[in-house]
Amino acid sequence: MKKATPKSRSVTVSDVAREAKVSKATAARVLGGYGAVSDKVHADVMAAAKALDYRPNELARSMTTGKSGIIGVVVGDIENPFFSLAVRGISDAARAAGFNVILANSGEQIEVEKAAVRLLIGKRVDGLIVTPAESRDISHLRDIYRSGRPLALLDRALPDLDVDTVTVDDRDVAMRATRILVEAGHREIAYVTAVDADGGRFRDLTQIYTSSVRERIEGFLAVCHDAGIADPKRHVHLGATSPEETCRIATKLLSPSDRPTAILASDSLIGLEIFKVILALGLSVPKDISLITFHDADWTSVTSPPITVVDQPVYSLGKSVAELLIRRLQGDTRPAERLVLPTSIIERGSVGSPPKRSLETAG
Amino acid sequence: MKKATPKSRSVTVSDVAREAKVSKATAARVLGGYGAVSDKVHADVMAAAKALDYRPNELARSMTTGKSGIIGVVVGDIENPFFSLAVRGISDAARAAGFNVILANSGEQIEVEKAAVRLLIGKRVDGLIVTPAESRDISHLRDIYRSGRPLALLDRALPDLDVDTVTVDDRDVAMRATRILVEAGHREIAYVTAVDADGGRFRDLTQIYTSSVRERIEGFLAVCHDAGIADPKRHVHLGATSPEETCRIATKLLSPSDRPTAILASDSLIGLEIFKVILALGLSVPKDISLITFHDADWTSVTSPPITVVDQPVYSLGKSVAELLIRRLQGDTRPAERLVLPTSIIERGSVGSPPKRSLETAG
DNA sequence: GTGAAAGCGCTAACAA
DNA sequence: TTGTTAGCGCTTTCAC
Repeated sequence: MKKATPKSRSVTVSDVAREAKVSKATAARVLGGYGAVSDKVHADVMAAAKALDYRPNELARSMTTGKSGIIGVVVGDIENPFFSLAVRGISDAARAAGFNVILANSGEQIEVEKAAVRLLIGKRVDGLIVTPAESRDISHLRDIYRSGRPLALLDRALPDLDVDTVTVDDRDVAMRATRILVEAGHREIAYVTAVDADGGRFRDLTQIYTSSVRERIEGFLAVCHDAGIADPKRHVHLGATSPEETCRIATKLLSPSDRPTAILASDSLIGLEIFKVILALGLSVPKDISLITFHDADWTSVTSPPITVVDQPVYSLGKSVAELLIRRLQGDTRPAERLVLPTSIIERGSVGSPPKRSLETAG
Repeated sequence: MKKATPKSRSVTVSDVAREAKVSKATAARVLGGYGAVSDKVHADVMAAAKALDYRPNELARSMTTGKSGIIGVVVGDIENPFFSLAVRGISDAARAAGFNVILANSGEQIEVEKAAVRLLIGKRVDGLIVTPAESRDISHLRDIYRSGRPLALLDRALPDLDVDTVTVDDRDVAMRATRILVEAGHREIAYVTAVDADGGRFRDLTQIYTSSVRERIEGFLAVCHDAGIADPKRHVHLGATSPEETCRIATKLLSPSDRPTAILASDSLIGLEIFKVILALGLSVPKDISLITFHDADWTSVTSPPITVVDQPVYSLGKSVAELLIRRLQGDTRPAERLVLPTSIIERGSVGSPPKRSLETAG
């Protein structure tokens, strides 16, 4: 045995063919599992392949076929549990259909996202799933389309790009979450999001180029408005892009001077950081401040009190978008589909009445 | 502008060459950034490439060069924050050196790990970083070596495989953690790990094929033994492979009959699940039970009390192993290096004296 | 500095 | 059923 190539050139179809005393084409047929071959030849070639320890060169294979069996995925931040869970959904669906997944991280930076897309197209992935960081600059996404490979969007829709898209009902669930706060008596509700623009100052929705975030803010503002809260815009805080930034924002937000009575956090990383600051400041949830966060992350159920969360069907989000893409890869030509998955709110213990202090000062 | 290929064949070097009225070789030279070309020709070719919207076919490129500029990474579970953080370390180091990363998940299943390795070799990655799920079956890892591509091991060493390896001082830190518990007066200390063998029954260390886990258990047992604790082996619990299994194990463990006074959890996922069960059972940390977990995960600092943890340099672990691998890719031929990074323990509030009850029943 | 031609490992017509 | 012959898009001698 072990005639193995120590470190020289790897063994090719030709080598196997020679060893099995058949033509290159015949060897390729059994090795590649296509065409028809007699049982004897099949056995001979397999034996030769085993003896030589043949490994197919996937590169050469996909160069001739034009398919790679790979789905490229570009997400904002793989360290965010939201995305890791979605990626597992994608991976499971991909594996079930015989595809592999290459993962790239954009860090929510448009330039990195562009580079990743370029790389993946260069590697000739069969299709792409992207969580677009912006809706302004989507030239690279149009390029994908023009390259003839299917593209599907995850979690964030792009009105101008008519491709398969799976999102959740962000606007609606943001309204429901805000309503819970309003109905508990809150009038000073802050919304904190990672998306940044104009140095963190929120003016209006046209600044926000991430559809999911825009919809959430939209829902938040709508409910605040309906509740007769004056100028709710001033309570929207942008730029919680890192734990450090979030800490800075939360510390400022929670200083006694102009403290809101409730906070809505746009993702679990932000929610966690805010909760840490609340703890550090010696404040109590929900007595001093109420908190709701998007994403039913691990930590939200083990704090005291446990945190009320917006529970998105994250795994399904990934699974569905992958399934949609795979259908395209298999030749589906139906018009682009826009799936909106329903979300729910898990009420735990982090919402209460606003503290009396605020009633006094408000009066 | 936008002469773009609507969805037909993509534009190749030949196309650009024709457009620029030079030979294929010349066009390839400027497009590929090698060889020498006159300024004029360079400009012409670039102009033609832009006009035609040329995109290099990375596949063809790496087929001829034999290099792909890609590092393949196979980890146990990307949803485990330990691995996502390590992967960020790898990605950062890779990007800094101009490499890209493709990620595969083994789910800690040896067969999946093998398939992933096979795929990555087939895709002709330049090198691999693997977190081997087992030390018994490493034929696929030897294959990597034989294929001539460098391999580096992350977090788990393999005595029989002499390749670059980066681990932490698991044995030592497990001893320190156990000692904290012993010195607080605990005599009934449980160790819970994800590794499974023989249906969860722990007999001896030869069952454990994951080096990091074996070392931890080794350290744990050594300190227990030194403390004069009788038969500490009975306190080692295997098989916490999923939240469900961990919940089952923890529930059994925490039933009043034979409850330990302290628990050491082998990763943060296990620690979290145990903490949830403790909460659900209405027990109090550290009054009723003390807890230490490996990995300084998010949630450990926001619980009441916050959890004492083993703080591994996870990001550095990833960064270092990638740097080692990249050195090989750049031609380093020094003998394989085995780096062992130091860890520390962050003492928070989850360790206290054993409850009186245990003293009574022990007497 | 530039071009012609060979070849990477594989698949895909087309013949036999 | 099997073999022959072209390529896929790129890099890389080796001449000019």
